[in-house]
Amino acid sequence: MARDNGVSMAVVRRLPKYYRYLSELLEHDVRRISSKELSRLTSFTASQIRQDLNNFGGFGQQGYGYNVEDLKTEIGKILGLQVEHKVIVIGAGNMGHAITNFRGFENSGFRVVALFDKSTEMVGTFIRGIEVLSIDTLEEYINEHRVDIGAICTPREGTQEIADKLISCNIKGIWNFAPVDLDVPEDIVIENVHLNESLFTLSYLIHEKKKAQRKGNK
Amino acid sequence: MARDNGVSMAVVRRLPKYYRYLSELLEHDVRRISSKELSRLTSFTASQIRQDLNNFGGFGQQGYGYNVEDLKTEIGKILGLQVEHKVIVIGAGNMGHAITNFRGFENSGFRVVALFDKSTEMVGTFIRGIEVLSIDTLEEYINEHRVDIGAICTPREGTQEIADKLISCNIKGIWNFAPVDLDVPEDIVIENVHLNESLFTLSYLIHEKKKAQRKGNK
DNA sequence: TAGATTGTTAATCGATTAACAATC
DNA sequence: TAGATTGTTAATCGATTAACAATC
Repeated sequence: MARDNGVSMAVVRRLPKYYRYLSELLEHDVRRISSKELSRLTSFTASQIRQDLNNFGGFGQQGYGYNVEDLKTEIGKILGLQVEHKVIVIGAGNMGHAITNFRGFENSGFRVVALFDKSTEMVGTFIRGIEVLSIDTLEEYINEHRVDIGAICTPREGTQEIADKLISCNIKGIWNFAPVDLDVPEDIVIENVHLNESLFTLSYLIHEKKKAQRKGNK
Repeated sequence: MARDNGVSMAVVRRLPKYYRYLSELLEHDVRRISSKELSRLTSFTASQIRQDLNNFGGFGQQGYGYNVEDLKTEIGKILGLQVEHKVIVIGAGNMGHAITNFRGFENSGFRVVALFDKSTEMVGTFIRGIEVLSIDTLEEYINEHRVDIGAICTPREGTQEIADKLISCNIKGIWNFAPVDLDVPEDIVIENVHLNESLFTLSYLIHEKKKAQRKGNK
């Protein structure tokens, strides 16, 4: 997974966690934090935290640490959270509902602007005040409105076709919840949430632990 | 993230993907596959695939490759999918609904046996034929029934308290959807699905790509 | 000034890739 | 047997950790 600029994906995937803890600190009116304290919260090492942040600039101050508010703002900028993201949700089933109501969109500039479904029963209903539109009007909609992100919440069948439509309409990013690896051109960003893989990993770890405990009891 | 036995988490997290592709191959009546072909499907290198599998045993045959059905069975065993997992869902909101109806449970031995919610309006309703019980009866339920996995689908507030209850009742694993890092003892396995982190990573990548394209156009 | 903590270089560790002998 | 492909060792690459000079 090569990155365009020099920053590795390992670093990038830690940024949201920094952002989350900085937000919480700010909520509790904490003004400054050292890499050592952040280490305790995040369980990344202090050294790693300083390395990570210095990929993007020197946000700290020797002898003091980091200003929580400033650092949060900076990481927010790095994550692209200063601009609004318009999101459409494809598939108005259970997962589509959950994503449409996703609390994490709040206060981060994400906004669900439309939902799509192929079921004639769903079309015309409202979720969180947003009307469910027919999947047949997907391309028409994107071409007439700005859309940044498409969240695919459909069953695995036909997922690639939907992705292809999104791509043809120049969507920028796809948040994919279907258990499929989508084939997308280089300039489209795709982020998978493969719940089955997460669940199976959990299952693996449970059984590993059980085995280890049996061994330990001998 | 140290593992008990020698297998690294990097390897473990690739296993479900192997399992998924082997299942698909089997559905299409493909009998054998080489590491080279699996590489094309998964986009892991053939060398990596052979290394990964050999952490658990020599499942292949020189000059032939791997038997799809056998390999699927073996990886299923490694993932612990040969035994049934009883799952309870805590939080009967949108995400709780989505998880209860999660298709990935099917054919993998996972079964949602109960749902819990604190809202008196939800309690007594049915989701997929499963009654929503009061959160107050959570411990009572677990002590009277076997439960393997607790899926936490509540808002972030109070998540740790729910985890503590699950732990006190000797649950084995927690599938956590709340944007919180739970504090759990060593013998409990926790798997987080942090959608906010996934979303923010997507946002980062979109903006990186945009920047790279601006640069390219100069 | 003395103490604290960053930014950054160097050392270590772990994961991935390459290569090839073994063997079906 | 010849060809294919694994299992496995060695080489490379990348990420994490340690150390410390710079400096607030």
